[in-house]
Order: sequence, then structure tokens, then C-alpha cells
Amino acid sequence: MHSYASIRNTAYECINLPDGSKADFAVFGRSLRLGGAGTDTNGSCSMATRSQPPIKRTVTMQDVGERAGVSQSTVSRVLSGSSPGIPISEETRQRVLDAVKELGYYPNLHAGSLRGQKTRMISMMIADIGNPFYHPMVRAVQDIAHGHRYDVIVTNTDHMRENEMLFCESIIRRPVDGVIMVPYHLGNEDIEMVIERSGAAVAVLGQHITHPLADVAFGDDDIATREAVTWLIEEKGHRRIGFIGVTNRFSAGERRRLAFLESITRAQLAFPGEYHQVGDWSPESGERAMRRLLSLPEPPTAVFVCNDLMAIGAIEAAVQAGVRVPEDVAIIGFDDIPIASWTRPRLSTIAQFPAAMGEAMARAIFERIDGEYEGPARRFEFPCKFIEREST
Amino acid sequence: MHSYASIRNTAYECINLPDGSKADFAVFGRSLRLGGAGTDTNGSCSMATRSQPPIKRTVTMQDVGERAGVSQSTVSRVLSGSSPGIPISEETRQRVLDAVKELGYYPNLHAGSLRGQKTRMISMMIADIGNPFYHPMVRAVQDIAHGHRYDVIVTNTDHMRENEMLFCESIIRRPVDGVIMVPYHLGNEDIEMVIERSGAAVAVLGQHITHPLADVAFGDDDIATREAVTWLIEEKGHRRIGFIGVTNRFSAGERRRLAFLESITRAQLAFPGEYHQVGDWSPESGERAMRRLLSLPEPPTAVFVCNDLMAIGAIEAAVQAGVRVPEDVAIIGFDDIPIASWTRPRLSTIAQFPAAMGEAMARAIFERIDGEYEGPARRFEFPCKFIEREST
DNA sequence: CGAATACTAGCATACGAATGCATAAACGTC
DNA sequence: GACGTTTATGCATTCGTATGCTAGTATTCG
Repeated sequence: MHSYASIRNTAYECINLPDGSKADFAVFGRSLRLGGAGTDTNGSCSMATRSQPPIKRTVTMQDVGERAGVSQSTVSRVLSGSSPGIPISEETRQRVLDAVKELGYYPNLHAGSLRGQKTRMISMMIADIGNPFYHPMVRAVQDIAHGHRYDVIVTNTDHMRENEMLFCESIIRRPVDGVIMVPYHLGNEDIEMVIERSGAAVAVLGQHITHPLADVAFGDDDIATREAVTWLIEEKGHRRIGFIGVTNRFSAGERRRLAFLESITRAQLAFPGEYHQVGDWSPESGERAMRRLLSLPEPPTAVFVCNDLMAIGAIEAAVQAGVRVPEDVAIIGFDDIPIASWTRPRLSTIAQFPAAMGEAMARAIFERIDGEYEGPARRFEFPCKFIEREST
Repeated sequence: MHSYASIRNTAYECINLPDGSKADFAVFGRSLRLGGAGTDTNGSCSMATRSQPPIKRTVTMQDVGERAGVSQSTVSRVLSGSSPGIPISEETRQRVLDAVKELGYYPNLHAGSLRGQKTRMISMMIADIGNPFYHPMVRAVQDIAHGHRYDVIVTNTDHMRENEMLFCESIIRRPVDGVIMVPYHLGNEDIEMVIERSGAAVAVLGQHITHPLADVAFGDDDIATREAVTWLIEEKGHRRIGFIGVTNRFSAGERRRLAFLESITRAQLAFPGEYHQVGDWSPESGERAMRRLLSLPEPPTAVFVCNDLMAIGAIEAAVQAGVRVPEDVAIIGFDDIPIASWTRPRLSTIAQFPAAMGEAMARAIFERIDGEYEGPARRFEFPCKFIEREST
């Protein structure tokens, strides 16, 4: 009934070109309907002795072989480019290729995964898809993976340790070729376990990871933080600066807090405890934190916020409280997510480059997967960049 | 050396509880280091005849069986809750469970996938992770999937037909239990093929899909569009209304265009061709489209934009052109992504409920996967809701 | 006391593809 | 014409798990 026109016409008829190049694609099923052809030479289902109706939905190499009058192993060799030592006659190769087309054969990736070949999957762990910071990163990883004909499993942790550990377990249960993660709690031991048990190539966003085999990407957010805070003090003349951060001894938030404190101390400014507020990266938490700061008897005249989402919440809180930004209070964010340039006032922030980070991590693991690199862990550092807009 | 403390302490020791409930988790490896225990009863690698060093990274049921002094099949039955007819003595069960713990055994999901059991994966196709509209949807799907202990493969199509077809092919090559997609080009035939070849449960966001087995979710965006446009005309008194849409005969954009035209026509307003501008869903394209509208000799006093991202671009274009929103031109968007309430002016828009849609689709496929529902396709309609803010 | 009936647990096989090894045919050489 | 060599293909096994079938041991019944 259906013609499957759109799929059928795809331009992927490139299983194993005569010139020796190979591809893992087999398309152009002349008739993708299965089990109904009728006039095949020996097209009846080979499982006919079963009590179940002979409906077989998957086309296997066995089927292709029967159709072409060769064995399954020959089909495998034709399709996989036959290891150089083992020649295949041109006639056989052609018969197999024809049968592949006629039956609409596709290789079953699950089989290869089980045999310990490539799984053609990578797994990616991020904290929250809802945070735009991660989008370009996921994007970059996906694009590179798809270029390698890999699929990507994406998982959120919501910054929770338990979810990060579940992620590791899921990799042991379903080993993949590569893993990219943004851990907030996991340490080198956990990564060691993932590598040892799954054999995957691992890349991590996180300065604190020093596993000898895990490639690492990170931003120099401490430097950028010091520069920005110093700028607030020296250029803008702020003396009372608040800080909205997060709780986690590993995270970038903590690194930024230390860098912030360093700048404050160096300038010999006071930093009362109430000036340090804690959120959870979300706009709502930023809004709450800002409200607390604004309700202080002597509120800060500038606030350094650990990410843009919380900074946006902070702006919102200020607007609602009738406090002008930046006249009454300056706000500075971190990440430079797209929204940052659409708020009013537009948000001053420190740009990171998640797309570049994602790309670096993806390239790193594919170099390992493809055997192009086998050495020790590499560390990719990405400079951050302060962007002055209207909120400071 | 390493203790793997964090993983080891996870609270997932719940393989197959005595009460009959079962879980597919096996954790608490007392010693997750492999091949080094030394004093195992028969812990030496069973593959010792190989020339390769006896480093075996994966712990299999065979290993567990040897440790517990039972066969692999018995281990399987203990762990999988043993089909009711086949009882297992409590002592054996306990020995197996102990061995599982001691060896840190995890089931290998690839094996089950090959055997044609559940793959414990679902695949999700969206147009663009960069568009916040999809986040709550992906989120909802992931959360429900993880609740079922499923992983989610996420793929972008960038609205391109070719990528949508590649997605279908990838599902044939690596069958999954469930598929959720947001197609812009695929039709019923393509979905038929996916279902037939992969056997997956399929749910689709898209009113135009009427496949007898594919559950469908969609919003009543045409109704919402008519209401909003009529409101612009009747309540706000606009007579010259522009439209920024997209090109695609299937997409929601086209449906909204038709609904828009209907309202215009019913009000007997003129709609010159230049008032219809086309973008590609992105803010930049919205900005360009708006610039074209504003440069007309008689620009519209209100513009209906097919999604929020383009509407934000439109606001940007207006601001840059010195045109006041909403005094000089009213702008109305579609989707109600979070950013919409952070722009200035805050964007009036038509809310959709992507989280609810994602949840509906995920529940639908899991009902089919779990065999709780086997009937014909269901259609889940979600009302849209106009939200008046400051841009109109 | 022998036989029927629980209980248990192991053996063998299948899933789909890759690959080492064996084999068959064709050809050339002495 | 026997043998070595090349060329082309098939057989059998492997990956880790689930499961139908078989076999053995206790327990109970006639």
C-alpha cells in the first residue's frame, strides 16, 4: 500500500564502494514490506516450523545471504569491506549488494554492541537541559557525533549526586564508546570506575578532574571573575559588593567564590556574611537571593552572580523592588547565554564558550575511539571574556 | 587503590526482592576491581587459554554463577524474577545475590537488546535543542523514561527533511522500544515504516499524523491564533497586521498562517503580500523579517509572529529602528518560552504546554511498551492560552 | 515400598554479526 | 598427472542473556 517514497529515495546507497571505501549504510529497499513478496526464489520465512506466524520484521544477513545464494559470512565480508586478505569475487559482491537493496537490509547495531565492537553511541551527562548554557555544548557534541554516525544519549542530573551516580551505573549496564560529562559531585574515583568497567573514552567538563585518562575541558573562570570584580571596584568605584553563588565544594561556583573573595580582600573591602547569598542556579533562586540582599540595612551597590539565570532573577527582583539597575545596584552574571542580551537592561556578564568546550570534548573522545590518540589526559583551557552591557 | 566510595554506597541493592517485586539493578560491588581479588574460589579468568592477558573487564552471569556454584541460567532466573513456574531455593538465591554483590555484577543491556527483549532505550527527535520550547518536552520525556529506567537518545533535525529521514534509518539500525518525534516533513508512510521495521511504540507531536498506531499530541494553535488575531482587531483596533511565519506545508507555522488569514478575512481587512514575511524560527530571522516589515511604506501596526524566538528578534529590530513597542507596533509571539517574560517589553504570546505534551507522549509509549495499552492511536489535544503582557 | 509429584537446577539454543579456520575449486608448475 | 598455490566461500564460534526442555533429588501418596 504505502510506497515509502521519501525514505526510499534517500541518497545513501553506499555500502561498500568498489574503490574500497566503506560505509555502514544500506538503503534503497526496493520493497521494504517484509514477508509478503511471494515470488522470491526462497523468500519464505526460514522459521516456518515455529508455531508463531512467520512474520519476521528484521532483515538479517542470513536473509540477504539466502537471497543472494551465499552464506551469512560472505554477506558480512562484502558489507564490512572484507579484511584485505580475503577476496570476494565481483560477481558475488554484486549479487549480495543487489539482495541488500531488494530486501532493504540494515545492519543491526545491537549485535555489534554485544560482540564488543563499536556501539556507535556516546552518552552525555549534563546538569539541566533547561539551562541554555548547555545547549551549544550538547549541540556541538551531537553534531560531531552524528558526523561520525553516532547517536547520543543525553541525561540530566539536576546537580544531584544520586543522579550522577545513576548515570555511571547506566554506563556500566550499557557500555558506550564515549562519555562526556559535566559532574558536580563525581570525582576521579568514579571516573576511574566508569573507564575501567566500560572501557569508554571519557571527557569531562571540570577543572578538578585529574584522572590520567579523562580528557578535560574548563574555562578560566577564576581569572575572569577576578578581572570583573576588580573592574567593578577600580573602574566603577563599588565598595559594597554582594555575591550570589551556590553550594558545592567542587563546582565552578565555588571556584568563582574564592576568586571573588580574593579580589575583595586584595582591595581591602569588607565582605559581611550577609553579602554572600546562595542559590541553585535557577532564576527563581536568584530572585530570592537578590531580595534578601536588597532587604539588608545597607544593601550592596553591586552584585556578582554566579550564572546568568540567577542574574536574570536578580534583575527581576530589583525591578519588582523598584530598585534601578544599574543606577542603584549593578548586576553582573556569568555564561553569556543568549537571553543575557535580550533582557532590559541587557545583562553584563562573563562569556564562556560552551560550543567550543563541547567540540573539544567530542573531538577528544572520538580521537580516542578512532585510535588516533592514546596518550595521557589532555587539558583544554578556554578563556572567558567579560562583556559589558547595561546592567553595570 | 581507589575505593569507589561514592558509587559503592548507593542505595540500590534491589535486584529481586524476596516479596517477588523485581528490579534490574545490581550494585554494591564489595570490590569493584576486577581480576585482582586473588583468593576467589575459582575466580581466575575462564578464558585463560587465550593468548591475551586474562584481563576481563566485564562481569557476566557466568562469573556470578561460578562464584555462587550454580549455572548461568540459574543466575539469570534469580535476577530476572524467575518465571513463576520455576522455583529457586532460598539458599541458592541468596548465594547468587551475594556473588552479585561481591563481583559488582551489572546486567549487560546490549545482550537483552540483541535477544529482542526490551532495549531500555527510547529515541527522541526534535527540531532544535537551542529552542527553549523543546526543553520542557525533552525534560518531561527524560524524567518519565528515567523513572522506567530507560535512557533517551536525543536528536536534532534542524527542521531538515534529510535529517528526519536519517533519524528513521537510525532507528531501523538500532531498534528501540519507543520513539517520540516532532516531524516537520515526515508523513504517515515514514512512520509506518519505522513501526513496521523496528516494532517501536511511536508518539508524535503533530496534528497531521494519522497513522493507526502512532499516538499523537498537538495543540489547538489554530483556535488560539484566531482568538488572538481577533483580539488584536476587535479589542485593540488594529487594521494593518503583519505576519511572520515559516515555509513548510506540514508545520504548525502553516496552520497558524491559515488561521491568521481566516481571521483577517473574516474582519474584511486587507492583507497585502508584503505583510507576509518568512523566517526560519530563529531570532535572527525574526529580526530580518521585522526589518522588512518596518521598511514598508505603510508598515503594519501589529505583527503576529509564529514563535517567540522570532518575536524576540522582531522586538530587537523595532528597538534598533527606534520604533516603540507596543505604541508604534504591537508584537505577539507563540510558545511562551521563559524568555518571553524577561524581555522588555515583556512579550505577549500564546502559551503552549510542551511539558504536558512531552509527558503525554512519553506516557503513551510506555503504556504500549509495558503492554498496558494496545489499541488504536490516541490523539491528545492541548489547549493553548493567550497571555497578554506588554508588547501588545 | 514403589510410584507419582513436587521442587530444583543444568543443558542447549537463539538473537545478529564478525572472524579464525577449514575447504573447495581453479590454475600453474614440474 | 601429482602437487603447490591462489582464490573464493562456508563452517563454527563468540559476545551476554533468556528460556524451553531435560534431569535429578526430595517429598508424599497409595
